[in-house]
Amino acid sequence: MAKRSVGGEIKLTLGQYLASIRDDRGFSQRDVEKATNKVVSNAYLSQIENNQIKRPNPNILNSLAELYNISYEDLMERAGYVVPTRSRRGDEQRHGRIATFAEHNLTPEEEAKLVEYLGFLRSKK
Amino acid sequence: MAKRSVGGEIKLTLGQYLASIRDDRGFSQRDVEKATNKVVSNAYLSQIENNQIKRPNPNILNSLAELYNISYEDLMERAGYVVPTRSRRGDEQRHGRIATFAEHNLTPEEEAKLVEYLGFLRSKK
DNA sequence: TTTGCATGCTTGACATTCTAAGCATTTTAG
DNA sequence: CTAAAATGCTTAGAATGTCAAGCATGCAAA
Repeated sequence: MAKRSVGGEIKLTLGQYLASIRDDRGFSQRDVEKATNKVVSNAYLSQIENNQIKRPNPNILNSLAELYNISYEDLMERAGYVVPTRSRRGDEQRHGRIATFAEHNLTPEEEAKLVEYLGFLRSKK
Repeated sequence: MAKRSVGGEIKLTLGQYLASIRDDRGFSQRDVEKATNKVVSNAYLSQIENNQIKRPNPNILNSLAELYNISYEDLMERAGYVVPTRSRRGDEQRHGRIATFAEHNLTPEEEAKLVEYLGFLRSKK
């Protein structure tokens, strides 16, 4: 069960946190399994809550976040993943060059062919 | 290099994308290993680029994103992870990724040839 | 040519995630 | 009370990620 540390400064483990939320929501582990369409099995959830899994797949964390209505980013952080920061997003564009194809709405197929063609262009020195 | 499926669909894989960026940056796989302080070994990078790894750990993707100066979120998405959404919303199934060629430091010549090639691709539709 | 090195790649070993199946205890129904 | 269901948990093993070591090729200098 979730350890109670209301207002405590000790950081909860990912497992403790998830268990406390589930408890609050009144879900059983099997409820979660069903609600997530087996994305999270009850057995696996038990392992997560008991800290036997260091880093569950982000997509699993996302399923739990949606079901519990909590922050996916927060879960990622608690699991030890670097979280994308909005403020820093897009820095890659600061090399000044205009994103030539940004407005072309390339389909993935076109994108692939163009990259292939660029590789060809550059390969012939 | 682009993978062709039976249906004729072509899509840039995570590996192809990462390889093309590394090529653009002029790094060898061992350069990356050194620059990331062994967070990404050359052997592993090779496997990633050859699509032998379905989902590299997000933290590895983040190291590559920082080294290449590209978007971590974009890499997460290409790797099949759900990306935290804080304000981006409502854009259904559009090809929501960052324009690939914003990252390739195209010369004007390359840009011209790619635009021409894109026109060719679209003309025969 | 030969030597040496840079580069990309492969392999074998190990670590971890994740699933399938089932166990132990408690709770609920009859 | 007993039987069944619910709940949390364990475990074996498959699947996958990751690394150290080494192989093969290409290339450039001697």
